[in-house]
Amino acid sequence: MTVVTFRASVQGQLRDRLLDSAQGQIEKRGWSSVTMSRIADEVGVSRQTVHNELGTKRQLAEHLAMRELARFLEVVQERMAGQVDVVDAVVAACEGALELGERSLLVRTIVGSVPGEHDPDLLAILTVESGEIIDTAGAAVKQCILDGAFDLPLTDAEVDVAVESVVRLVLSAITRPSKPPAQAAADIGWILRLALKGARG
Amino acid sequence: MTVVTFRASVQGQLRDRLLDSAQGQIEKRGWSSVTMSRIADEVGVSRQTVHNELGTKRQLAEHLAMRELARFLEVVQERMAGQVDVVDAVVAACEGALELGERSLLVRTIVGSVPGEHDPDLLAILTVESGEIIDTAGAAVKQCILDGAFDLPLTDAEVDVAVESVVRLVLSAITRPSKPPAQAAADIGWILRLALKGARG
DNA sequence: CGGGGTTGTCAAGTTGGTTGACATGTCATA
DNA sequence: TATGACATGTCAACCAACTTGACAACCCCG
Repeated sequence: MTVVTFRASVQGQLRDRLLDSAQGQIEKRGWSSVTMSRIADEVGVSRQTVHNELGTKRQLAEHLAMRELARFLEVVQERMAGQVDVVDAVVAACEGALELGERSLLVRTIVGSVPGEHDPDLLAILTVESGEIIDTAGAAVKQCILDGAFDLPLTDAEVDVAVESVVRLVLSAITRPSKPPAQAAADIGWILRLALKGARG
Repeated sequence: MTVVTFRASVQGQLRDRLLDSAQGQIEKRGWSSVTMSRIADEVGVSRQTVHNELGTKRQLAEHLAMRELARFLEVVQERMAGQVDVVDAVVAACEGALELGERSLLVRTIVGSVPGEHDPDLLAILTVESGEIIDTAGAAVKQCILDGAFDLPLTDAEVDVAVESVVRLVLSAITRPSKPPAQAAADIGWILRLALKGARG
């Protein structure tokens, strides 16, 4: 046997293509014009297969969000790796994520450049129903911190709290940016550094 | 529906990957060490699937040959397109094919650099059992000639004969090269030009 | 209100890869 | 030369996944 069977790789490919199609449609004509049928047609598959693979249209949105999240977490991982100071690592990661948030066509489309032109259904995923996003991102960031073997004056549970807070700040800054990425990241770093100092002193 | 269904594209992909695996094994360790099992393993598929897709090991060799041939014919098509003189077109095509014959790792492996180190089974395909190759290549070349709308003093049947002869000369020069590609191609052009002159006069 | 388009779901049908088995053939080696 | 190891070629039974057709429910437009 091989590491990945042909079947499995095809399955992943199908998933990706379906999501690609949906994402393309979102970026071109908005979420409301995305159709399960059109996705099926574009990919060359039956509508049923789209449902089998992605579930309901609502779940499709969540899949899209999680996939985009994975791209963000990749950047986070890259930026944190090799740093010696936790705060530096976090700041670098935040900056990377915020910059990607500006570049990501999907994110920009969801958040909407013109006020009032949102797709409420999709936007909800990034905001009120972002539980899974926060959990996933939090877990990934924590893993990076563990990998980094930083010297931290915090208990494990306290690390969780701190990480979740940082993630929430970043998510907020992506959905409602108020300063350039570098500045926003620096601000987060400032708070974090103070908190750590407090924990130590 | 789409132009290509997902299923079809996957099928083609499987075929390609199987052939890639076989070709890689040939180039690394020779035809005799190519195993249906190894191909299956490398691609992540069952041995039976390899048989379903490619047939016997012998047929696998033919598939490989035909796929490589397709690459040659692509070059031929490129070189002939846009030429105004038939002979120039043919010479350009021959030169391209001969050069590719020198570069093609598969061809070089089959033909064998060291005398006596051939894989007889594979080699047969390029020589004694090259019927399908000649037919396919001939048809492709003839199509290029028709597309070119050249002014020819030959009947349709005579064109067939001429084309087949050229193809055979090229095939021979690939399996047993005696001069550099440009020279060999020029030689073919010389004969062809004479023949056409004879037909006109 | 009625038609058209979409979603979500189902069951039946088809394609095609998987698995295990077996006969056959070949080669190296004891 | 006998034999074990390995490869090929084929089968049948199995199972996973895509397809097809159909249907109820919903929404929006005219």
